[in-house]
Amino acid sequence: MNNGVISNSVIRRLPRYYRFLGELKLSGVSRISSRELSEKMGLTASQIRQDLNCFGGFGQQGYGYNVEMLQSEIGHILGLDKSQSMILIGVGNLGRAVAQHINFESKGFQLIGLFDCKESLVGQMVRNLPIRNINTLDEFCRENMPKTAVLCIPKESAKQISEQLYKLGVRGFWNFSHYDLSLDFKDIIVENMHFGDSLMALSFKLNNAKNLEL
Amino acid sequence: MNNGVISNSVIRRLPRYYRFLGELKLSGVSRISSRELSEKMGLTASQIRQDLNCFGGFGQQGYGYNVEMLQSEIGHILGLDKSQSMILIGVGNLGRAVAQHINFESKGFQLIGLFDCKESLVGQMVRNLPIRNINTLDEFCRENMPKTAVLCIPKESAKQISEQLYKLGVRGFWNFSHYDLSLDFKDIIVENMHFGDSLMALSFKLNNAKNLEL
DNA sequence: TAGATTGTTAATCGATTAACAATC
DNA sequence: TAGATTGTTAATCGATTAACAATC
Repeated sequence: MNNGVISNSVIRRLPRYYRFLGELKLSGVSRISSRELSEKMGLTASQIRQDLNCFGGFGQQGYGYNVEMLQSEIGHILGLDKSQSMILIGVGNLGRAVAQHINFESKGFQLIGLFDCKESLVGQMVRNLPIRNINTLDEFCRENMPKTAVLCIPKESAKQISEQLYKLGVRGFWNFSHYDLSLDFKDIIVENMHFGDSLMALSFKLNNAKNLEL
Repeated sequence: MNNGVISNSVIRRLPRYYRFLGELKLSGVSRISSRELSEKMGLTASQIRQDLNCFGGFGQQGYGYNVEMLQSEIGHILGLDKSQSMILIGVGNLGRAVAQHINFESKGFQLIGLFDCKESLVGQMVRNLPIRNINTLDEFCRENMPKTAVLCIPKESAKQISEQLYKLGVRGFWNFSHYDLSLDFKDIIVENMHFGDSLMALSFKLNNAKNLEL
């Protein structure tokens, strides 16, 4: 049980296990061994068994793992059966796409509010939610008490907005802005989606790949 | 020089160095020591010096690092001064937002083509580029030889499209689809932007955070 | 020169892999 | 029971941190 602390490496693999098990379930596979799964996922069997045993023994010696049961256990570990309320700040190109594209419900969240500072957007409906004026944020949060927020705002406004949200009790941030929130507050949880960083990493890898026929 | 191989951990930190140095430059800072930078970024000074020394000695004993020079060196290491041609497949909500939102030029790429299978989108202009019919993909690629592609398509079509692109010579993928490309081909470079995985990781962290006032 | 800070080697820490006894 | 595969401990590997001599 690693003293209750789960390493970041393990956390990042959990959603992938969940996805692969879901596909196996769909294709009618009901049991799988760590070795078979490792081949499908490009990992070692050892690693899979180590990862799972951070949370308990879900398998059976001589048999392997029950696909449906294991997927549902991992879903539970990830908290996908929760429904934490979440608001989204910044309904530009990106924010709109995130609001429309993401299945929040199946990931443990519920999107309950959209905010933007641009008057022309206020009142528009996106995914059955009205875009609200950012100056109604305090009021909305005091009423609805969301604990998590998606930030789709430019990095210039990220510091100010995140401070405001922090004061309103928001502690979980899904951060699409190129600003490092985690440096300002210690007691928050941040997941970064840094498009630019990812594209730069792709550039680096392309430029440094050996035996890549380009 | 680590035998020429740069670890993934280092690669992921490079864009962040680049960003921080850019901000320092903007705020008029011309020199910085590894210790100062480490405090700003929440790293150790040791780590910064180790990372940089994978690529050479950019500092000066007793002085530190020249901000502008170091940023430009890292930009060069990342290949941001390149201009690799890139196409984008799937101009739905997400693809459109990516096309409009990302500054490809400053990240070492040039977006030269947009493709979708939906007739109603074909011909529309996005970012001064016409959306092309996916059935003209072969022709376009044979003419323009892009080596990289952004995939903003549902996972159902990811396997087929990636095989087609691979045959056309594409070897770098910026992958927004929930499909694991790297399992099908060995000699490609993939950067994944898995929204769902990230949101699930956020869910896990929120549900497992101790001393988080929620 | 003296002080500061790098580049680099050595020590530590953590994550992955291998091995195997337990057990279905 | 025999075969298979887990759960778990031990060994290895790699990444981070600490230390310090080199040097500006």
